[in-house]
Amino acid sequence: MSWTDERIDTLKKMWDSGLTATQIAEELGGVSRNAVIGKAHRLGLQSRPSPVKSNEAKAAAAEAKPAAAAPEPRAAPPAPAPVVEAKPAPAPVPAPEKRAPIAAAPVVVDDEDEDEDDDAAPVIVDAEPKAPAPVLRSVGPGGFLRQNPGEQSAPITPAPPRRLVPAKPSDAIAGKTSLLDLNDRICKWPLGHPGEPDFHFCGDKVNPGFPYCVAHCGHAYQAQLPRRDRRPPPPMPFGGPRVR
DNA sequence: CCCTGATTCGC
DNA sequence: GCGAATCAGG
Repeated sequence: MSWTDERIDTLKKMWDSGLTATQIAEELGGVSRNAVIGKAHRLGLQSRPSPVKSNEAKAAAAEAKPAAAAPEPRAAPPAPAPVVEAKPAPAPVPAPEKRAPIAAAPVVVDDEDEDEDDDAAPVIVDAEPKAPAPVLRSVGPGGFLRQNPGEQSAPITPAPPRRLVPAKPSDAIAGKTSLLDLNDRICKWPLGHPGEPDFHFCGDKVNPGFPYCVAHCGHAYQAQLPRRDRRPPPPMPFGGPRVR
């Protein structure tokens, strides 16, 4: 199997979406996770929280000036520590599916509605900011705690009215959220298959602390319920396994 | 042990 | 350029 443009595109998108190399390899098929990682690095997709990468930033800082002749254990690359901490860069996006980080809490699923229109928690909030009352939260379909509207953002944040999706390289995804639009604040739930012309991401505002909006968090993080009458089709990111 | 990503190095 | 082998942290 070779790295066609489409496969490379899929790799980029999935890698940027925070999926693991193993998952990407499965989706692509015909390649090992090592191949995926190797390719990702060759593409310059580096970064991403890695378990075995803790120094470099620390080493560079700690060894910035010590008098003794710098031993330089390893061949220092031309670019001395790209300083990746230029931005806040808060939550690394966890992989959806496979080991949901949320423990299956035995909660009552209050809304069985289909997604999309239930983003508002059934909690009424006063228009006036009174004394900090005990925080009331509703529990999402998956057992995750929803954020109340007041917690969604800083109370006094001017919230600059920025276009979420400025310009699109292609007409097919005009108005859609492409990979280029992904950031820490918008839902990364993929719609369609990578490589296809209309592939895009949800693009809604994320449920703070999660990579997805509230609606898609409900899909991504599902509590283990009695198998009784659970929806048969568990929606999966990237439209599920590609039918080949 | 399992998982992860990073790196090396022969091809 | 590719990816198996290897390394190393969680």
